[in-house]
Amino acid sequence: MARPNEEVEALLREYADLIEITGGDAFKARAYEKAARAIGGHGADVSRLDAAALREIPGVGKSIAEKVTEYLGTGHVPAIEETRTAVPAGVRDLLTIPTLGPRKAMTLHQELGVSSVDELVAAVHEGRLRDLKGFGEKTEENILHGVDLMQQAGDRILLSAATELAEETVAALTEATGIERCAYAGSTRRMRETIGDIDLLVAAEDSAPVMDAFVRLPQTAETVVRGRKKTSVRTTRGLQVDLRVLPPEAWGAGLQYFTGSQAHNIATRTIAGRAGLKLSEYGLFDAESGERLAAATEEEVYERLGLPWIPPTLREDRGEVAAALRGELPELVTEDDLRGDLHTHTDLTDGISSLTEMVDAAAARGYAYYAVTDHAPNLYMQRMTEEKMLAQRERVRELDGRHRRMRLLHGTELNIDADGAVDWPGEFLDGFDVCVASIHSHFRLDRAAQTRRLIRACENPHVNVIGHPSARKIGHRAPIDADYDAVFEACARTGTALEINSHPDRMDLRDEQVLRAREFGVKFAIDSDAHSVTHLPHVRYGVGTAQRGWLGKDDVINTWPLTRLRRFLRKRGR
DNA sequence: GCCGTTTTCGGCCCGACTGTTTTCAGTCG
Repeated sequence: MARPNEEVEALLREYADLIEITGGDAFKARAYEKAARAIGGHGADVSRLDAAALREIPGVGKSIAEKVTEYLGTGHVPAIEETRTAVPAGVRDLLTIPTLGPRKAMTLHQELGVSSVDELVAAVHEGRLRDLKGFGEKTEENILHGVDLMQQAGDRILLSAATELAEETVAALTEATGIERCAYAGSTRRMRETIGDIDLLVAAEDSAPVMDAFVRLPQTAETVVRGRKKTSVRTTRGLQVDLRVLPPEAWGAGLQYFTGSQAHNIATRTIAGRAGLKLSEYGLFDAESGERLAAATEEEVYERLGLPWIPPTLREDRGEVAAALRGELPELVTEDDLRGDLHTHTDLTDGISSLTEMVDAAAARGYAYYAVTDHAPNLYMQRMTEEKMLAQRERVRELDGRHRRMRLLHGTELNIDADGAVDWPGEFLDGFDVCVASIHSHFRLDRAAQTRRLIRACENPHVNVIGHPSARKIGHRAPIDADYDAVFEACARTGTALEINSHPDRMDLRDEQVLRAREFGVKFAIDSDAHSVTHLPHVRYGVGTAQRGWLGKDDVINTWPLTRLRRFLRKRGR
């Protein structure tokens, strides 16, 4: 079950989409959209708020507060359900295709009777879009490309959603059965950016009560298979969750086996085989005598193989076993190492939380420093001005004394234009403590042009961090095409850090790129890109990516003490 | 539908880009 705030957010977003598709008042749709965002990013649990408290959330008025109360009380909102009957669910799915918005979706539905993504693809192949006004060859191409992008993400879900579901299920199972050991394994534990299904492990002598509790959890929609050792269910959101029950004495071997990856397991089994041992989910055995040599903990299994414990985020057969054998595993950066966040927004631009709310939430995380980096003016919708920025800076300086242990940095997120230039003249940029520069437009330039603009941004003496360097959105927008080796070289040469953006649908840079960039001696910043207080904890996913890229603490500038960080932020030539 | 008043209506994020047009609609950030 999702958090109530997220559930309500999804409901209001759906209504906003439905209003747009049916050609309703665009401002009304935007009002719902805005309220959805505000509730999704609201710090307090909305299910505990009464109508009056709901109305204190910006963007929530009488009507929306009533609908939310109604929904939380009864699970139904007649007004929304009524609109729902007018638009098949598949039509709304069309909006998830990039370049397809509400107008085109409705045209497709009304003129061609298209009511699902599959039907749309079929209609394109049958050439049925040709006759529609406003649809041409390029539109067809864009639709097919968009669908392709979505299908590459496939049925996989984002790491954040998988982690939340896995943690909730572990907690619910533990509470329901009183079992001692329950954990999630698989790609969620390895922190891959998307997850196909969730693997849960339980140590218990008697599996029946655990299986019973599992199939009765509220998030279980249907049971796929049910056995003594393994049960699989599909959740209300269509995700498969596998539960394996192991004898307690085999916990470590089971955890090791089900965490994978498959390639890592092959590598460890090969080592076992060479040593006359046999490794399975039940333990590490002597191949000849069948005697069990290790099984209770992962550490013990690895140790008996002659290896140190290998962190799950490294278990991808990317050389971790060889490194472990040489005793050269990296000491990975952890979430606790982070001393601050260098890319965050407030409601001065497109954030939801106010400056003080963000600052207080950052201080509560124990940060030693915190940068506020609202959007610069070339992202026109944000209507940023020098005056607003200077006023914010004044406010940031005032607030700097608010939390004794945390210093505030005033920064901005600049826009890298097609030529690699950024907003504002150098004299104005001089006034910032930190500048992130990101690509927000011109995603389709060719490789040479993208490479050039990124390198030019690195060479700008004011740019400290390249934000979300590939500009991809998982399942939605392909990464830009650039010669990243050349970009990494430029970063290392100019003292520009690359961001590991932790926003769950960005996860940018991605792990392989981090691994590669590290070889060039690049430094990184693990940032939340938070637009709300609830986004600050997303850095855990960025840390996962950093670990998958083999980064240690020293590679990440926001683990450094402030004095060292400040030195880095004063780039050469500035 | 929300908000903030010059309190009960009138404005609400607005400019760029794309692909379709032949002067602009739709989508995006």
